Amino acid sequence: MKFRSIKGTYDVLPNISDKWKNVEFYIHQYLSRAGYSEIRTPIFENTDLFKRSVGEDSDVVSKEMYSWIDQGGTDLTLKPEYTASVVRAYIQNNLNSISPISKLYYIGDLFRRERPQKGRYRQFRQFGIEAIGSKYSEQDAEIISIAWNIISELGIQDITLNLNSIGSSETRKKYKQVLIEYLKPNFDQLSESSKKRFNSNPLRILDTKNKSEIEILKQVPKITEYLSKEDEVHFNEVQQRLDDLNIPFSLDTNLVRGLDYYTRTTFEIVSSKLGAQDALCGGGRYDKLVESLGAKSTPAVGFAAGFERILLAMDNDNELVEKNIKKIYLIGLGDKVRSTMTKILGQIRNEGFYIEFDPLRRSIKSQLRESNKLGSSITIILGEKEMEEQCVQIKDLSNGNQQSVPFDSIISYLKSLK
RNA sequence: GUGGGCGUAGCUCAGCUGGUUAGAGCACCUGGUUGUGGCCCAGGAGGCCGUGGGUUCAAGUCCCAUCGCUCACCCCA
Repeated sequence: MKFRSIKGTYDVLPNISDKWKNVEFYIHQYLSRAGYSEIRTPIFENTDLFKRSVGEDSDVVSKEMYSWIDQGGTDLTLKPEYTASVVRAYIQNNLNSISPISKLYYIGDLFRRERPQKGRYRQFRQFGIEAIGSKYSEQDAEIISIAWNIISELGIQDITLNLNSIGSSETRKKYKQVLIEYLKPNFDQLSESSKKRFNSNPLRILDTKNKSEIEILKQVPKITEYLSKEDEVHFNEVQQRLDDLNIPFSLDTNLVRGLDYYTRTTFEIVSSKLGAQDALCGGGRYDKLVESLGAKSTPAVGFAAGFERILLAMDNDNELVEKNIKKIYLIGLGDKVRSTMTKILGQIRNEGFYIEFDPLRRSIKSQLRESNKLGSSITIILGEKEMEEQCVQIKDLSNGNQQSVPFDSIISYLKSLK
């Protein structure tokens, strides 16, 4: 085969595109009801935007971005994540002047050049929300509860919410020293990547999956013990609000998100039904990001969730599928009926019915088989006999009953069936 | 970037220790009904057995290389 889709990309074929559509429809609906408005930003941005926000040392920026220099010499990158782009749009369009709180959501495609595996692709789809403007715990809890509720209401079971606070930057500065002191005696036993992070970003060593490192980290002091007074109050309030909302969570003091901009609250929702890539959703608070992108300091919190993983975790029989549509199939037989058939098709379709016809001029047998295969409930037959009598045969496929209906009462007859 | 598994019909897969014209189920098409679906029956179409090389009288089967897919490491949604 000469051409294939690029590694890590895939085609959404007709047999599952409805499922995608339904999930997206549900998300739009849920978030609108919660007072969030959709924002769409360009699929590519200046490369520096991501370097500045996500962090130059992060894996995403250092080795996974699709970047190129365009003909004008500008360094561009396909979005590897959405938050930086949303915050850029927020600043550029002065959304803070419209309201002190911006509640935004997005659905879109992102790109990272990683080795694909189950639940991970090079072009992948996320939805997420960003609430920019509030520093209070109710906002954290709402974000988390929305993620939790959407995922569970899509019928995904066996999910766990992991929660942590990594404090303010001052807290982390203090804790980093503690961590470095703790790890120093074991430095030689750390993995290559952890050794590199030892100086640049020791916090990231915490969420290692390396068994010997997990062993080393068993007695590690918890970051939550080093939270400042304010951080601690905030974290306790977030937990209280989650209790208020009946959202179950478990504390995971090693949960450190991989993107540099997080502060205080971090969380993720994982599913036991997926493989190694088990995070359906990840997010947290990022109080310093707006400021670091050049605007007035503004607190914010949000999450991002992966569509592919959600669809993988969903049971195949999704209840969101639209049912009880009365499908009509129009059969035309012979050259003499073409014009009339086309007119009838147009009239019925304009009345809002779900109707299609056979564009292959096949035999009546083939067309009826097709009609049956498509799950039509009604088939309309127009042949030369009917032309002479100025009528059509309307057949109920569920019981085989057939009735002759004059041209001018087709619509009213169909309506009477509803 | 590293490692494991797998590449045979559109899909899911058989093909035993190498042995003649490579199979099944599903899906597709046609017919069984001069114009009536499903179920059933009959028939049909569809394969450089991923690609290249090697061993052999003989390769889908063994060896090497290569490409692709997939899972995992790393990291993330």
